[in-house]
Parts: sequence; structure tokens; C-alpha cells
Amino acid sequence: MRDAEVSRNLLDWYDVHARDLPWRIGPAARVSGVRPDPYAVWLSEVMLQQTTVAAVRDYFHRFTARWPDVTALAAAEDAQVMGEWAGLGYYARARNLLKCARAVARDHGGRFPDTREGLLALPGIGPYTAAAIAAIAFDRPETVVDGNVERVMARLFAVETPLPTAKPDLTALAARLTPAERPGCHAQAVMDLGATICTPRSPACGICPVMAACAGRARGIAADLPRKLPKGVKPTRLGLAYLGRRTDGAWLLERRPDRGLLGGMLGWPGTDWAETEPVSAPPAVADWRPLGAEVRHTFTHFHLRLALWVADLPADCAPARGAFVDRHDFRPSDLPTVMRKAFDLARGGFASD
DNA sequence: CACCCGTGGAC
DNA sequence: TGTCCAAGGGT
Repeated sequence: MRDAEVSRNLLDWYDVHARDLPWRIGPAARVSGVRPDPYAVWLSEVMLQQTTVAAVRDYFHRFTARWPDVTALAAAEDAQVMGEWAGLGYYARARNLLKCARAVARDHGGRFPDTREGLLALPGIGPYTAAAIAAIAFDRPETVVDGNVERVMARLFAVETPLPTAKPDLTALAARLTPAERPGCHAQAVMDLGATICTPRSPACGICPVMAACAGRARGIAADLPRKLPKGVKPTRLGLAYLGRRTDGAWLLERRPDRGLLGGMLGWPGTDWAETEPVSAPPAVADWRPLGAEVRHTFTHFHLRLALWVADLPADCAPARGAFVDRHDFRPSDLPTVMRKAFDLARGGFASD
């Protein structure tokens, strides 16, 4: 089967089986020449970086309801956007999302650049996202390579070189299949195939539209591809967090520095997280008591065990760190997950009111 | 270029 | 419970 036939089969399959996703336009609209909204494409693609469709859906709806276009988002306050992103992870994406929206509003008159190169110059838009927006929103014949595409190419062409070494080869193979017509649909077809049929484990080769062309299947090694270098062991880090509540119900919280882990997010004051036993460092003078429970949470590259300390703080409390957030302004959903877990465990440790 | 950066679901 | 994994980008 020639490359053009493979691409044709993928597109035919996509036209029948394309998933109905909130950021996509329907086939009827597409046939009438309607293009997807670049803002919706950009927002969804950033949210989908290393994140599943199931996790993104509700966030996408909340963001577009609150900020319907890039100009509205550009005008939003940092804390509002970070709070709305809370729970989705990889918080540098939210910081760059705002930077990007403001750059588009200020430097591009509120319109996204319509080329890969133009998009690539914006914060939070890398090779994948630039190609995806250019292809999907602007009908540019760019080659889109994400984890799905790498897996599909590795299997289709039986590439046994492990990732990430194989990346350039897989990109070249994906480029061979990229058609001049409907490149955006082609890109989404390959990604949909990877997400629904050519899955990482137990791929459904029996119903695959390009089964006949698949060298991996022919050799019986499809499910073992792509090969990957073994990963290192995650260390365990320890830390303390202080959950202080003032008598009027206000919570003592702290905005984390813009860089690094959970950068720019709200959190409980506490120690650094290290592999050695933490040294106590309460953010205010008070009768801190151990909760007797700890948060266990796993990040990308380490496990965390976070011991919780709680205290009732006096009305005239002057904290050395952080600031009080009025009980009516405090939304637990504004917290990153590890901090929300701490709140869920500790809230019972305070007198109810 | 190697490392850093979240989270929840599947198995 | 532990491990792997997902529509990557920044530094």
C-alpha cells in the first residue's frame, strides 16, 4: 500500500469515526468551508499537552464560558486564570497561556498568526502545538507529531529504535503521510487513531483502517512498539505544610513563586520538599499541632509525603509568611491537587462553625 | 540536551 | 499499591 493510500484510508476513517469534541466543528460546517476558531484550537491544544481529553473537557468549557475570546483572556487577572487552571497540572502552561493571549492581543491585533513559524514564536507554543494550530485552524500542510503519531508511525513502519532517539525518523515518516488536502483532518485522524485504536496497550488492530499497511502487525510486534528507554526510579521527598485558620474563618495561604514546581499557584506555607527530614518552620506564632495524617502525592519525578500541622490563629495574627484569604473568597478548587488534598484532610481538624 | 514540570485513569 | 501513560514546552 502506497503512502497516499494509507493517508486516504485514514481520512475516510476519520470522516466516519471522528469524535465529537467541544473544540471541533461538525462535518457539515466543515464542508461549507467553515474553519475552526483559532482561539478554541489553541486553548484546547495547550490544555491537551500531556493531558487526556476526559480531563480537559470541563476545563475547556469553563474557560470558554468565562473568557470567550483571546482578548477577554488577555484582560483577565493572573489569579483568576491560575485558579481556573487549578487541578489540570503543568501550571507553566497557564502562565504561558496568559503571556500568549496578551502577546496576541497586543502585538497581533487579537488575531493568532496563521503560520507555523509565527505561532512558534509565541509563549507555550512549541513544535507540536504550532503545527497543530497551523494545520487545524489555518489549513496549512504542516506535519503534526505528538505521542500518538509517534506510536502509530513506529508501528506502521516497524521502527524498533527506542524513543527518544527515533523521534527524527518518526517525524520524517509522518511527513511522508501528510497530505496537501485537509492536513488538519489528517493530523486529527492519526491522533484519533492513536487514542482509540492504535492504543499503547492491546491495540485493536482488527478494526484498524490501515491494518493492511502495518509492518508492525505483519511482524507481530505492533503492541511492543514504540520501544522506550527504561525510566529511573522516583525518589521520595518529605515536607511539612501549615494549615492555619483565623478565628473569623480566614485561611493563611501563600502565592508560590512563578518559577518551578506549582509555580504561580496558591498553597499552604511550609518547608521545602527534600529527601531529608524537614526542619519545622511555622509561618506564624501559634500553637501548631500535628494533624496525625499526611498527604501522599506523586509528581512527575518524585513521590511526596507531606506532614500536616494545623493551628487556630488569633484575630490579630501577623504572619511572617503568606496572607489571609477571607473565608468567602477561598475556593478549594483554586488549589493545585496536592494542596487541596491537604485541605481535605485538615478541615476536619478545626472546630466546625 | 537532560532535566524539570501535574494529574487521574487504566491495569 | 505501584507503574505506566496522555494531543509537550521551557530552560
